Amino acid sequence: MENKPVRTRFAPSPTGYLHVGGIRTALFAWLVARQAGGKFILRFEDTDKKREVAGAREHLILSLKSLGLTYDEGPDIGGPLGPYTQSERLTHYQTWAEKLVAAGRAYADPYTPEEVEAFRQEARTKKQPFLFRNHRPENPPAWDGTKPLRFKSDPKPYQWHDEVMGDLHSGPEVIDDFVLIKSDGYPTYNFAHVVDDYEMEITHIIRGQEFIASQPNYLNLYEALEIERPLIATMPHILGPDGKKKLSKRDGAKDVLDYLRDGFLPETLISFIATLGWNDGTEQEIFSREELIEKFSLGRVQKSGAKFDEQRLLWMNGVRIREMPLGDLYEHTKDFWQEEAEQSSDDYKKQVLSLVQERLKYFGELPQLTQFFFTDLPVNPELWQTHKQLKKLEPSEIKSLLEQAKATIADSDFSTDDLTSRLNSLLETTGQKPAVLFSIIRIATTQAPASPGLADTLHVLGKETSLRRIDAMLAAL
RNA sequence: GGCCCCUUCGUCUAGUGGUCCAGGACGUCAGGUUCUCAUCCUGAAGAUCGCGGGUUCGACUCCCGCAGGGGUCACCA
Repeated sequence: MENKPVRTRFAPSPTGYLHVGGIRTALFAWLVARQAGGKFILRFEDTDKKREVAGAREHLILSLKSLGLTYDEGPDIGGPLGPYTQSERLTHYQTWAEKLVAAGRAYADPYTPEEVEAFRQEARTKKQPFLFRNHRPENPPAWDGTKPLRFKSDPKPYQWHDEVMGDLHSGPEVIDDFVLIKSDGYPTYNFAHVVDDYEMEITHIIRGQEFIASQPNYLNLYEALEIERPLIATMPHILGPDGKKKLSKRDGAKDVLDYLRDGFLPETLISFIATLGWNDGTEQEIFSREELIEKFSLGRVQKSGAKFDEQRLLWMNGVRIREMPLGDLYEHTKDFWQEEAEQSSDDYKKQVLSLVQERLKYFGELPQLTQFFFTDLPVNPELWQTHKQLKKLEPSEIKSLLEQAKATIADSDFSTDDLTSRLNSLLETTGQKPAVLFSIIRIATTQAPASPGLADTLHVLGKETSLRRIDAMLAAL
């Protein structure tokens, strides 16, 4: 373990998409590798043919790439210690399995699945944990590949260090004769990952909490295989909305790619997921990718699970959007404008964007925020009839004020400054409060319940559109 | 049921014996910023630190017990 180059891995099974819980394991492994200047490896654990989902591999790869979690070795790009797909490594497992058989540390399981199930049921009715080794056969048949190969365990207590959980321990009662190679010839996760991590020279195993209970079995296997084990770091689960059970696809956990499609920035997702259970000990709330690489440490990862809070994600993304230079921001919004906006110039859209930048939380809400900049909305009487100042006025008064507004605006060059000063002097000549006068003009020109500041909005809308909409409103009053 | 892990404001968290009758952030509420929405600023409410015992001059911090929650006990990962 002395000064080996750091190599971490993310080893999903291609059974579906990645939600925030899954991506976090990947993120932390990636951070550990990048921080140490080591390698981050992707490995597909496809030893369960039944659960495999078509297209999942591409989807997983896309998810990692979209978030910028680049890997140095993997199924699609290869590497010196491949292949990186378990189904292509069957001979490796075979070799190690034979070694165990030869050493008397593995044996063929002679029972039928039904018989094993009966043992299991028996244990369950007795409310006892199921241990296969209680049924370990006296004279097992030779292993010919048609029966599962089981590990002949050596039950003993263990204590070990976990980079996140601290010092853990267990008794001999949790050690069992688990299956190494299934009757279909594929290895189990329990066996395959140990072999692969060793052969791929992995230095840190970073995985979810569900593996903590089987860790002693792995420790036992490392001994039988006579290989050194990597460092272990067990991540707490991210909890679903109920705050109890771990986040799962069944409960509607979203695909991380969906967040990207909704218009959340990859940087936000990275920062948000990292700080869900990790902080650097200061009061910093948002971290850039570079800061995370620099400051992350497994030792400061929370031991308890954390609930996923979308409100916080929304806030964080809003902060990032507001900080972003307009040009960069515009690049990111390319796919999110409404259809009608396609006819508008980049320059016009940039102006619109700068007006909504501070109220944008994610790009998916761009159309609803900017709709009136691109289309004339129908006159909506409800807007002034429910307005708490305007509803007290007669339509004739509104009409009169709007006509005066139209007159002064018509003479404007439509620069923001000129519009501002004209609107201000109109306030004086009419003796009206902004709440009344500005609201009338704003409603007339946008027909929207909310919009950016009036002068800015008029300036971007332009003279022609502004006057046309005022006329439409006048006609409706 | 056995074993293992976890437990600070609604949420994410700071906190490693005294500086904590517990700090920050999100959210909420109130006020301010020439109209709306948002931003920004200010302020407020919000955790007897799961409970009960110890140890100590002193405990959120150490020890013991309990409770609650979670994980696991597959030829799934």
